Amino acid sequence: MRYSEDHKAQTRQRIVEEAARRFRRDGVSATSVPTLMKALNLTHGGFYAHFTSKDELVDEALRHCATELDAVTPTRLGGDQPLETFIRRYLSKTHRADPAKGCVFPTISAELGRRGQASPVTDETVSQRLDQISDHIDGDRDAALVLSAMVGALLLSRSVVDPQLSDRLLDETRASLLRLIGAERPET
Amino acid sequence: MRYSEDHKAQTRQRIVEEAARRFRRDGVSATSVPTLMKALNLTHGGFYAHFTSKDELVDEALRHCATELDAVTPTRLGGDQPLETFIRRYLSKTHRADPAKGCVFPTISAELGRRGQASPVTDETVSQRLDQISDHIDGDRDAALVLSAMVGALLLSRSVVDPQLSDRLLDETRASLLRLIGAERPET
DNA sequence: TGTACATCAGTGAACGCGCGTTCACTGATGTAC
DNA sequence: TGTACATCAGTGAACGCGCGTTCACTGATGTAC
Repeated sequence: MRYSEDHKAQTRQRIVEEAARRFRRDGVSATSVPTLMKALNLTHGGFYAHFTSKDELVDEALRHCATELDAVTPTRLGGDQPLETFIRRYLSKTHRADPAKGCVFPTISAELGRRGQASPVTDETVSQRLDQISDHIDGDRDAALVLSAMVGALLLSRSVVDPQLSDRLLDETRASLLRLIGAERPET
Repeated sequence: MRYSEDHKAQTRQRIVEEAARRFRRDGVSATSVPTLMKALNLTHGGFYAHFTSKDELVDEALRHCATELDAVTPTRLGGDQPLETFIRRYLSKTHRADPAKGCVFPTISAELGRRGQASPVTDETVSQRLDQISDHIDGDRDAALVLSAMVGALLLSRSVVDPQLSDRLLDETRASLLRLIGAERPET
């Protein structure tokens, strides 16, 4: 079957988006090509009309994660969004509940760090985030602390079983960070 | 072959220790039973004389990671060790370079968070770390921030390819944390 | 002390399974006439 | 406009592989006599 002009590009995009979701939700190695394609009502063989290997998809999906802007659980700072809002959204229960739509770092960084040579996507993204935070903070010395704390707190809050402990990690880290950047009202 | 009294217990211990190392270095799912046993000069079949399943080993190995005290890259606060020393060691290049001997959280938390029901080991360990940090800090409100930042910084510093960026994450986070807890001299 | 036997940690072939990838194929649509 | 043909995104059986696990087995040592 021959398809309309941009049909192939559309399918490729659907694969990338579904992969970006699943890599964050289930992990890269736990997401198989056959399962991924089945989720899109395609068969696994067709995958290789779009990508030469699963590794190529991993790169592309990471790129997608890095560039996507999600209004609900933003993974980067928008130009007009104050740092306080960013921190509140990043360390929210919404973000914790839905890794598939959230920041890549807490979900697949460990896995990427182990790959032979990681894609430079991670480096770029980390640098960007640091710069964005620096721009919104006084003295800019604490950018790495802010980023690390957000990533660590989200990771730990998802690893823990007890909901109270999970909430505590999120709430205390958020409160400390807001205090640190000098945000006033400590509301939830 | 029949072996001396505690031979079996010793072998079991060797398996647990090697697994604890490899789970942190390579990840849980990337560590196979056959490979693990081969590393100990044993065959895979013998594994099931010690454990009923790989999952049982995962539990045991996590317990091992949680209780072990490592002088080089300590993952917990000793009674006499000041918080400053702990932070310096945790965010050191030595710790970054050797995940196999280091803290579990940056390496396999993401993987554990995805397992059906995670073992309660993680919860206990996180609680303990938080309490230990609280005991060594004024006001104790920042324990979650300190733990999260250490875990996040180590994770990110290992995920990144560029050595300069990796160092920056470690160094800046360390400096910020030491400033936060009121440690004087900002030496490396 | 010397012999016969029981034990059981460890062996290695074999199982069913899902993985990443290949490949001969199909068949609806776009193009040429 | 109608027909013949080329295209190529997607199909699904098949590949070799390593996984977690099972199981009949071996054989050095401890125990019984």
